[in-house]
Amino acid sequence: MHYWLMKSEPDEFSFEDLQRCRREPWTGVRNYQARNFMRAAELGDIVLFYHSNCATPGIVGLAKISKTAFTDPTQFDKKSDYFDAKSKPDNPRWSCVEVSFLESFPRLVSLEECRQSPALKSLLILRPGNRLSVTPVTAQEFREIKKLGSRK
DNA sequence: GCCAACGTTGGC
DNA sequence: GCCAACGTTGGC
Repeated sequence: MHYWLMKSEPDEFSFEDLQRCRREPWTGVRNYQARNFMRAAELGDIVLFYHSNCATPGIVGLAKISKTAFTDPTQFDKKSDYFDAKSKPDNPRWSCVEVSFLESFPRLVSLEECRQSPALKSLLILRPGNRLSVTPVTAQEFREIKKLGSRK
């Protein structure tokens, strides 16, 4: 069992969007490290859903991995923003996973709040310049974030 | 909109 | 294989 933090810009795809459609293929990741994390994800792994590039960035709720890594079809779609001419169908470069809605936090756990919490000191998204859209989270970090998100 | 911190690209 | 130039991410 692993825990992952996945970023999404709410203008592109928000947690509310996931709540509405219940499940979504996590396509468009074009970074090798993030791709490798997705390939390591297992069925039932917990996903912390993070809103980036918005007024108050932070973790808004939980999802789970409902389908392990498979070929990201957008890399072969010429009309897609994520089209990759260098990726060959017989050796695809990019993978995606499917994530499913689990639960919405009663309150947002903001990035600022994570920074304040001693228990979250080592959280990868707090590292300067971290731009990975998929990062691993430890069980301890997960418990702390869940606690913060459940607090009234 | 600014800009720091990256990752990627491509010439050599 | 080095590294400068460039593009992107994402907080602020």
